[in-house]
Amino acid sequence: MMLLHQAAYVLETELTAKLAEIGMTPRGRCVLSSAVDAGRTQTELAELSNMDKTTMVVTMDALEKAGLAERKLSPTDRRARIIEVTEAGRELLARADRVVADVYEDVLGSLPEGEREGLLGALTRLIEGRLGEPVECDRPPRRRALRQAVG
Amino acid sequence: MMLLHQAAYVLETELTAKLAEIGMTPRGRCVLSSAVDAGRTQTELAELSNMDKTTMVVTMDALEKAGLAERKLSPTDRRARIIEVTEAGRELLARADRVVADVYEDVLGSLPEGEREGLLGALTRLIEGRLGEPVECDRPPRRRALRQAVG
DNA sequence: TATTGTTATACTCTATAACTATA
DNA sequence: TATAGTTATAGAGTATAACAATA
Repeated sequence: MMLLHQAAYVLETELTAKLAEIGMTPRGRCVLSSAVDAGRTQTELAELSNMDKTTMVVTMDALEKAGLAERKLSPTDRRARIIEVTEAGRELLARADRVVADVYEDVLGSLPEGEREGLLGALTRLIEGRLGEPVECDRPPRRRALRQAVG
Repeated sequence: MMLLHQAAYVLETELTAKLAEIGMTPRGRCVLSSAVDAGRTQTELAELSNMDKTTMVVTMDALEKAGLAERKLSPTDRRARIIEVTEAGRELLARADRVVADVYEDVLGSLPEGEREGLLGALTRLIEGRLGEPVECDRPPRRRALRQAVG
């Protein structure tokens, strides 16, 4: 099962590097995906990505500075900010999605068809079964939440 | 392929939590494994685990404080310290290895035999092929090196 | 001059607590 | 009283730079 770690590690490194080349991060992509055409507030987006609201502030600061998303005042709650993805944000998100899809396709394409299906089948079974839920953890390691991983 | 991340993430969380229950960390286990009966110096161990020598100092401080390993003066180089794993260290390492092996066995055991072999075969092919080498990365993410991952 | 291990320091990333302004 | 977002701050984790002792 060390194999599993190594494969995931190398794949994540490659995806993060390729996203960085076009000026995107896995977290930024995650937030933009949840925000586009959704009319969600910062707090809602933070919950969707399992990040603290203060981490969301930092993330939004970066996205706004990069011109990829904007904070708009909510018409119904003057405390809240609705996050809107800009046209530039949409375009970059589309490019990022293509980058990720291309890598996945390339990786899976390197396997013979039978093995490819076997891999996906086994992983699906694990996710739906034995590895479905993270175990309880008193002091969880300080790392990105799964939802923010490149995917 | 998001499946791959999720499976690795959940598995790593479980292993880290179970190691913590017995007072072990993935990094500590990695260093102890490389050190036991090997007569290696701190720098050699740091290189084997792909960590900075200053990170190794911190790691050894913890292992020594916990009574799991000791710094001995090298008989041939008065600058160097040979790391020796204590009896307590050996015992805890053995327990840790058993914890990890049990989890792996349990996870793989949750798959029907055909899928199990398919999974291992596909992962092996990826590691030896498309996902063999991490891509070059200007500013690599600040995270544990693969070698220190639980395995 | 180069290397081992150490210390001091800085940087990244993330979260907790306290605050402002609303609700 | 509670909530959205912000700021200030703290902590974990890791690395870089400078240093002392030794090669």
